[in-house]
Amino acid sequence: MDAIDKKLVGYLQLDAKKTTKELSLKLNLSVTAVYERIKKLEREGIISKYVALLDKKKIDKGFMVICHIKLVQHNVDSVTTFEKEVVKLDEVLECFHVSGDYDYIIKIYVKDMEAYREFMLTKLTTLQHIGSTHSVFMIGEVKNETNFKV
Amino acid sequence: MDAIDKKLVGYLQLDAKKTTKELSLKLNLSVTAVYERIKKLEREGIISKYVALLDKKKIDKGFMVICHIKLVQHNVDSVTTFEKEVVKLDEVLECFHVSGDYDYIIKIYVKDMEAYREFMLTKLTTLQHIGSTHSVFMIGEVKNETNFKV
DNA sequence: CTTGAAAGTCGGTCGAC
DNA sequence: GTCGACCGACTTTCAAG
Repeated sequence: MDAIDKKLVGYLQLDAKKTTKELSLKLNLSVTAVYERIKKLEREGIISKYVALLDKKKIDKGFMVICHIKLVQHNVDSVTTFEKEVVKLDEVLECFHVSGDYDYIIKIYVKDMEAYREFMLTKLTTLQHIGSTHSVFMIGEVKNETNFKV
Repeated sequence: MDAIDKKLVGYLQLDAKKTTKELSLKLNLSVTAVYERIKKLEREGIISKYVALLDKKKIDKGFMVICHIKLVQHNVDSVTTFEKEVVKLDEVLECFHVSGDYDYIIKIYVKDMEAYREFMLTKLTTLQHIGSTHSVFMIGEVKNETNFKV
């Protein structure tokens, strides 16, 4: 990864549909050179995938909740079964095992508070080994990006 | 958004590079029909952008910290200046204004603990109006997706 | 919605430097 | 590493049913 590669992934993180021609102009390279660099980055797994991002509000997922979860126990069985079950939940886009006062932080996207209540009662609290949950509601999204400064 | 559109955005959220031909086979539609549907979804802003995702570890951003922040005051000036400054920080990919015991939750990606210490001292704690911070460190990534079930 | 055809562009491979 | 040229595959638009 030289300086050109860093610029390149910078552009692709913002717009994956940029053509090699457009990129070649921005980077002052030939299209082939850009092409080879992109393929190298894909081969090495630095670029892992290309995805479409949706407008959360327009698909009724504008209500975000961050939920802190404690397990009752912390043995391997509790942890693995909890993790296996939580990844299945469509409303949960992120789940991190963390240090501190609780064990997991999960990020939930639903339509509104009513949908969240429904999610809590029918899905989250039915998970095994859960000790306690603490919900933090999003009031406003200040920043939410997928692109790293590299 | 009918059932076909939902399937379509489902595919595109997983792989933005899928050709209209591939999609037409999966959806049992003509290439033209798929093309028109995608353009409509883009026009309506349901599909907001196409991006490349990177492997965090391979670009030295494998160390994630979630930081809870309290401001000293909660007037408009404190809030807006804090928000303006925090969005400028490259290490901060997400920042949410939240309800509860603290005001903001921010997600920070850096290389390691040393880099986080550096970030804390030289960037985060120099922000104006910050009252207190509480860092939660990621031990493991159980789930981290960008695609909604729609 | 469909098919088919057209035009232009792009991705991907090549040989050469 | 770089480049220009090539060709097949793609996107995009159109007409007609």
